[in-house]
Amino acid sequence: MAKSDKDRLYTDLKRKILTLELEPSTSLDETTLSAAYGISRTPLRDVFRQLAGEGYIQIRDNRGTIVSPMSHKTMRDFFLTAPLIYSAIARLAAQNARPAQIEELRRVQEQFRQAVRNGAVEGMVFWNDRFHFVMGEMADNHYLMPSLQRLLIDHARIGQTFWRSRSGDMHGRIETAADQHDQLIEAIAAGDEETAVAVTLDHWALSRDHMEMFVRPDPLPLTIEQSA
Amino acid sequence: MAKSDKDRLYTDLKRKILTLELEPSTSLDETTLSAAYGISRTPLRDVFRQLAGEGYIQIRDNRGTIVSPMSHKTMRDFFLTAPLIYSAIARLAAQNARPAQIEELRRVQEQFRQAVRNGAVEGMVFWNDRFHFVMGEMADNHYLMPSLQRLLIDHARIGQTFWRSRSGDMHGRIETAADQHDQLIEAIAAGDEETAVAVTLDHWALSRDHMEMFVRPDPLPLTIEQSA
DNA sequence: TCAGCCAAAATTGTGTACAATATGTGTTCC
DNA sequence: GGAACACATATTGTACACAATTTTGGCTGA
Repeated sequence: MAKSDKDRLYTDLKRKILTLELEPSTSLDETTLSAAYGISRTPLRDVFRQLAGEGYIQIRDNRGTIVSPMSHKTMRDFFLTAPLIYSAIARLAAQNARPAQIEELRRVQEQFRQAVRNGAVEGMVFWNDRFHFVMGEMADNHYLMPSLQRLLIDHARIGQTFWRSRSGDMHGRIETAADQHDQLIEAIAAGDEETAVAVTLDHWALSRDHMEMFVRPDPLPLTIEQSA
Repeated sequence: MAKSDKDRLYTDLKRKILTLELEPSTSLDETTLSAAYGISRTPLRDVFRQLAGEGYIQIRDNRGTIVSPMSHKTMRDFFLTAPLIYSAIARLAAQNARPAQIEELRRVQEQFRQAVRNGAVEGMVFWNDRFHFVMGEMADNHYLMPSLQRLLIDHARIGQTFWRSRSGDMHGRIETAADQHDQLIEAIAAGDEETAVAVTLDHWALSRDHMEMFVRPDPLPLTIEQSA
């Protein structure tokens, strides 16, 4: 069962939006895209509606479609909401995860580790997103999933700076993040809710600190210094 | 600016699903519906995609569209998740509500009271839903809204029994619910987060108890008794 | 009787032409 | 020179015909 062009478009757009290859507020032209993927505008618009429902893009009546924008408010809401949802997901994942899902999570984590080894930023963004998405599936809660998905979209986009950064002990931080993934897998496999929640909050704090630094960077030095 | 047929279809379907006029798992026929509303299948499918994104219906590839089903698991997840989201929404609403929104909430509450006075079940379901939706708007949090919307869909559907019931002191309970709405408005207007959360949890407990009774009704009497 | 299969019917998915709406540009008039 | 209008252009929305897929009903053969 080969993937249809429609599926390719769907997957590609998602990836490009998560990796910022398509930046927030970029407008998406129906004609161009449908030509590029060899499908007509009708199924293309289906894909648009789907992605809009999941929060990746916004369709404005008679005024075209854009990649979901990011604003100061977006960030604020993000930092406000993520801990609540993430910890609920972690708890439920520990309660409900099924063996097959745990295997899936291990596989995803292996891909993530590999991306880290290769310094492949796109891969890190993608597989980290996927890791948390699979945790969402484990939680198996129809009501929380849509919130989680929207958080993950912006987590990938805001967190971009985390994975790309070359400064300081960034490599160490990425290693820490990867280790926390392993701890999460073990906590979930053991059905240990409290540990799962605790690690999740640590994991969150790690990327949050860096993301905040991006929003409010350290000021430029006041005096010129010799660089190492 | 007259509402288009497309908008009418959208609004009608939502209302019919919330009031159970369209029961869970009912299949929706594209041809019939598009004829009934005088639009072609293309915009109708747009509406379907939209409603699917909001959780009202489910589109299954090549296998038609159905009203979102309800199962035992749905209920379980619902009772598990609602307090978390509802209290977060209440807190944020108290923090962020704007005067115009508070006026809007009062107007909705007036409609709700009126439905209660008239014993209009559909009206109660509709305006109660609307009341909590407006609170969601006040909370103004892009990440929580989709979860709230899904909860509200099933709250309206499961809670149907609450408003319809004629037994016992149901009327008193409905009055209590309406009073709690007023308390919520005042707490929000005063920016009193803690009260807003507390009233929300009471409000929740009230309908929850009744909904649980519906799921697990009191057993039939073991002996035949003379009825009053 | 019933499982498996095939053809017919019904339903969903796609391509394309056309209609409606928004956007951009040039002209006119003050 | 600038605002406002009208027209031309580009883009989005809709209808409809046709293609693809699923479902149904009946048929055959064990």
